[in-house]
Amino acid sequence: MVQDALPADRRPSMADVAREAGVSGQTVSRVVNGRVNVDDATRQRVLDAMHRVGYRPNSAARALRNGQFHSLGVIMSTLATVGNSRTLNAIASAAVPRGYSITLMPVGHTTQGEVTGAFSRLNEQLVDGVVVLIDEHELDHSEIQLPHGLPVVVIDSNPRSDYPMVDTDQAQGAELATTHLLDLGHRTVHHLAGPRHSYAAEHREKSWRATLARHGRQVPEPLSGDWSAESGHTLGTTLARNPSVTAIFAANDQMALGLLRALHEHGRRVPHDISVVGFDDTDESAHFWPPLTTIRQSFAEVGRRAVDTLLTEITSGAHEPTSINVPTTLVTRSSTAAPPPRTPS
Amino acid sequence: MVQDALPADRRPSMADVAREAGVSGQTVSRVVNGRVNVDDATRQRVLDAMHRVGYRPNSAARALRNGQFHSLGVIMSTLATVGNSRTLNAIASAAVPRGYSITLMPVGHTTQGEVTGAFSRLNEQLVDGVVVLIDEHELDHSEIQLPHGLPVVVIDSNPRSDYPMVDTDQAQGAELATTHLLDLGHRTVHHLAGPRHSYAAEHREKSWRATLARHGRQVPEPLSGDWSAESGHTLGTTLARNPSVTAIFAANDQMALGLLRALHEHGRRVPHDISVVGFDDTDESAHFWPPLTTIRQSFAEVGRRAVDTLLTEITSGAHEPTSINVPTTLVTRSSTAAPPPRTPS
DNA sequence: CCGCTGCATGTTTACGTCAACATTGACGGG
DNA sequence: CCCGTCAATGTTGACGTAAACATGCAGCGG
Repeated sequence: MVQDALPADRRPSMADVAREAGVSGQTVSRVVNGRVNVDDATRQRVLDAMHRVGYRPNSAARALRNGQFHSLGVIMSTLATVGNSRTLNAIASAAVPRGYSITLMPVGHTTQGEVTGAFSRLNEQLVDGVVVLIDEHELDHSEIQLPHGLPVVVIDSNPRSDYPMVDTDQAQGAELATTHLLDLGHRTVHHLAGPRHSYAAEHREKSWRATLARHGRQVPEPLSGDWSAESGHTLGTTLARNPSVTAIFAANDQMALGLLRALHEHGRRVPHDISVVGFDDTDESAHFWPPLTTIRQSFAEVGRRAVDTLLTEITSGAHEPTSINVPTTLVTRSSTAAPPPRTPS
Repeated sequence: MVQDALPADRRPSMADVAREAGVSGQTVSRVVNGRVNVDDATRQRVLDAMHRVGYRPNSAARALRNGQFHSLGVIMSTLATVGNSRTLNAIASAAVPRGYSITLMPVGHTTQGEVTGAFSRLNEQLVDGVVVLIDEHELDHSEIQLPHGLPVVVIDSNPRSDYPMVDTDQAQGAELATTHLLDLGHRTVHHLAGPRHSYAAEHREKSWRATLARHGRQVPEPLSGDWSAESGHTLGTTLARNPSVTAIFAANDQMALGLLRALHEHGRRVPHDISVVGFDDTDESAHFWPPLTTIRQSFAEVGRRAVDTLLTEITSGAHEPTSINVPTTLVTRSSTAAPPPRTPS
């Protein structure tokens, strides 16, 4: 009972379904794509045949035919930071209901060559557009060879970019954090900054600086970490040893965690002796000890807006470098309080 | 100076390069794919032409032609847990150097319909194989309609699966944790378990139970959380109120964090009054307060092995349901110690 | 009952790439 | 100087799909 002479490992194609159902390939195509103008009986016959032969559309052919992959590339440096991970999640959640899947394109070290390489691979790699999630200055002065005509949206990066941008309002968030501490009565606020090559870190630091200046406060030298709890701990140790410090704004929650540990190790009580504010509002930060007051940024909103922007670009063809800022909110928990009464010297 | 009559927005194809270089399309193809038997002068001419017209290969056509996408799908329920996020990262890091990119396919709630839906979308979505990263029992008793002939590897799931599996050795890890606490002198170990529908959670719990039994200890009723710090805190509150508890094994670090908070809130000192062991060895857990003793699992190794297995399956066509277990190690930090001396009643 | 309308369905073709096969011409041994 | 060899390059066709166009047929107004 030989079925046919086909190589057994070939996936069934439209032609196979058509033969099985006794119709033309075109009719199968119409059924698959839900076109009208197909008789109900025929449609059912085709559906049955599809099921019987185990047909699934070949999207390579489909993509070739109509020039669309229904997939978005996300080019990112690392999944290790909570922020990137949550943003990616948000992008995926926004893209999937719109019928797009996500293709990851991680780049190790952000040297110019690597990013460009990733882009060309991405361009080969079946995507209709790209979300750039690389928060690095390097992207800036490189003459990055973006594939011509590939829609791009940038999250959290180069302020002088020619591409549409979506970002959390870093400046507003940092101001919120700093003002909160000032309002509590602290004379000034120290800053545990993010890495120097990060735009997000730069914006947060600048805004912290500006807020202090606006209130006429002294601006202490910030310490730069790398977003990791480890760096927060190392740098936090320095801060913990400085008795004049009463308030610290950490550039993210992970560094705040390391900072809290350093503070505990040196017997500085939080918030009694020192207040700490983080940035991100990680799921975990409510359970730090003490629970962390922090700036909540809406990763979901950023992801959604980025996908929306990109999809508009893709479908309309237009690409005006718009710029969207998503505001943050202050989440007050137990790591901040009024400063201790001044010890009379 | 009209160049030609092409629609301006069409991406240049091989034919365009061929025309520009004055060769046939086939020669361009040979150059692109680095074949030998091309004269150096010709090769250079083609390379120049490619650059001039901004040519980039169309991988839809390429994929259609040779039936390979050079992309792996990852179907996962959520990116929110640290474990999933790190595993994904590991998979991506393993796949990229081998010339494969990663296509994400998140599924919201793991109802059977949803997973199947995701699979069919995945199959449409230009992948050569799939890594299943759904740690749910539902996958089990569903007659999941896996696309026929699509290579699959499962991470961390169904023990009676027909697919190759790669997983952290949950049992060995849980035994390590439990034994460590017992060796410290604790009479028994309480367990903050993961969700009931999770295989990983189930394995850890079973092994914890078995280890206690083997030592002839009483097995207290475990409490089930959902991997989140929040659930660790809620359940931890119950544990904190129970004065007989001296040692707790939490099924992951996030829950351990919530647990630590609950213990602090109730004035139970860690490790003086109560010892805590986690599972995962998150980057953060070294900075919990106190720094967490935990079981380190090698996400990188799991990801690498999964990709290797899948790639073997893809290239060889074979698919024996192999099973790989990646061992864990105990990382001793400051959250464990000998139990407090028994108070004479 | 003729011819027009419009729906259901079939046929052709192009999308971009690359393997298989075909062609061309240079070179060298006999 | 003829022919075989081999390197460089060209030509054809197929992958699976879907748009554009073609066909056939039922129903209906006049």
